[in-house]
Amino acid sequence: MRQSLSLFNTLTRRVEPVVPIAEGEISLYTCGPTVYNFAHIGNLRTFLFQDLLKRTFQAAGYRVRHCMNITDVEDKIIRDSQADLPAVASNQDRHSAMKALTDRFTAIFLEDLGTLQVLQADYLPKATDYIPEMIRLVQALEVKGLAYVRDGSVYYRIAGLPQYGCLAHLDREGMQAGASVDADEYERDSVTDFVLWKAAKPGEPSWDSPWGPGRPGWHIECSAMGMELLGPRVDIHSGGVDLIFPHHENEIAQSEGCLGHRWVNHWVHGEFLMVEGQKMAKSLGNFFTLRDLVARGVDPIALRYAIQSNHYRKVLNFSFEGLRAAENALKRIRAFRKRMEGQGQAGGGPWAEALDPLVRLDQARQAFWSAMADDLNTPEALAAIFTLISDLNAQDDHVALTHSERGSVLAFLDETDAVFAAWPHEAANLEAEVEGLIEARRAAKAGKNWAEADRLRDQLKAMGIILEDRKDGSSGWRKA
RNA sequence: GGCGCCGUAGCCAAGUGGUAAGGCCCGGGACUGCAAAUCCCGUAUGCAUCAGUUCGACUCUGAUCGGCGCCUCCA
Repeated sequence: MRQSLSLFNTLTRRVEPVVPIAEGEISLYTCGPTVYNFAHIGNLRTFLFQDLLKRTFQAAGYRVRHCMNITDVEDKIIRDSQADLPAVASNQDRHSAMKALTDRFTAIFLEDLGTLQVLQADYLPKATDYIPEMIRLVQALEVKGLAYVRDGSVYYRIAGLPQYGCLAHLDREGMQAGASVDADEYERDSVTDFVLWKAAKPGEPSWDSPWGPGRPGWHIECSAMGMELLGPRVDIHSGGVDLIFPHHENEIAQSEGCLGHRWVNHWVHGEFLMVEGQKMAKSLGNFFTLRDLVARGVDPIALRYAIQSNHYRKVLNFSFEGLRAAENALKRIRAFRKRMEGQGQAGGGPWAEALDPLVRLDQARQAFWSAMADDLNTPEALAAIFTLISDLNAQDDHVALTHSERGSVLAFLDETDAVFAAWPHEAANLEAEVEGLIEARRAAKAGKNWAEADRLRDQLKAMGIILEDRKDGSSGWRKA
């Protein structure tokens, strides 16, 4: 059973159903990182939002073909990687210096995503591996009269594309008012025209091209690699709100100028993140990378939860208080999962408010999916889970759920964890060790040897295990 | 100047023309060898302010105040 999902489309500024181009399959292009430094939590918010998007479609029954680019040639990369090279360095040396930097930060980036349980994309193309494709795209635009050459650089003539501005909802006059002249650029026909191919400047790594040595412009890689790997029509393309203009607007110009038809159906953008009410900035001392937070003892999954418990289209105010709230909320879900994985307590007898747990479960599942289907309304989806937890905890206190009912509840937790990736089933090998220590403590308690019982409890606590005694003398446990 | 967003309890945060989901924190109680977990009770006569439309608005309209984004590199 495939769930139909709707998303806010930046093109139309409306929440619209996502109708796959190919039955049951979603092609997804997400703008990836520029790899010259550690990703900060603002970057990470966007990647987490994209992961949620992808996981939601997967959990809803779609096959997702996901492409995320790695930008490994760009102004800042060149600046940082070439600084120590002599002016006479060869082009080959310049390329290896650049590659050394980008390889290092690509690896770090992917490691960070792994820490946050972000699923890896099916395609992770590096810009530098697609130079020929980019050159061909620029040539195609030239043939169509949409590009022109100036001093070895190639520019896009936006006057040739009527729909230019459709994504950012800008008209040309509005753009001219705010346009500033980049001292870096050569002469263009119009200040709003943008560069497709940059002629090489001294001290820069370059590639040969029909226009002489140079390097690709910023926007061209996404058009070239997106069309190459996902085809001429894409279901969803996403990124941070800051990419709407000019990056995505220019991508549309390049791709649609070349294809002659609509390229991407759904454009989806994630909002920014603030820190303690302020913009994140190194000068304010509120600039955090994942590694900064982990060094402070933050559970990466709590960060994941904190970010995903807010709606992706709202500015998120990151705070350590919020992180603590996230950790505690997660504890509640995980404790509930642990309880459902157990055998059930003795029970307090009949309960007037008792309702068939499977009915409650069904209500929760419906509420969860209708929230997620409505533009990824995660706060409401999580509320459905918490409501179920409260109801079933109360019920289980009175009349223990049956083994089969517990199994159904656990299936729902797995189903929702496939989306949120924050309350997985704990590994079995840890269980065996923990269960052994719990049995020893049970024996100590039976002999009223409280000191030994407490010692064992402390030992488990040191392992990150917290005990929960039950009425019948047995003990449950969960990770701290 | 142009385009757009936001303002709901101590904090975070859904929602909607019909009378305020959920989470965290906090207080009281139950349970427990002590804990932990869990349960029960309590915690916004009110959704920035002021007008208006309506039988009825937090939800629609207008204005005001406050915060923010884009138009330029940026997740």
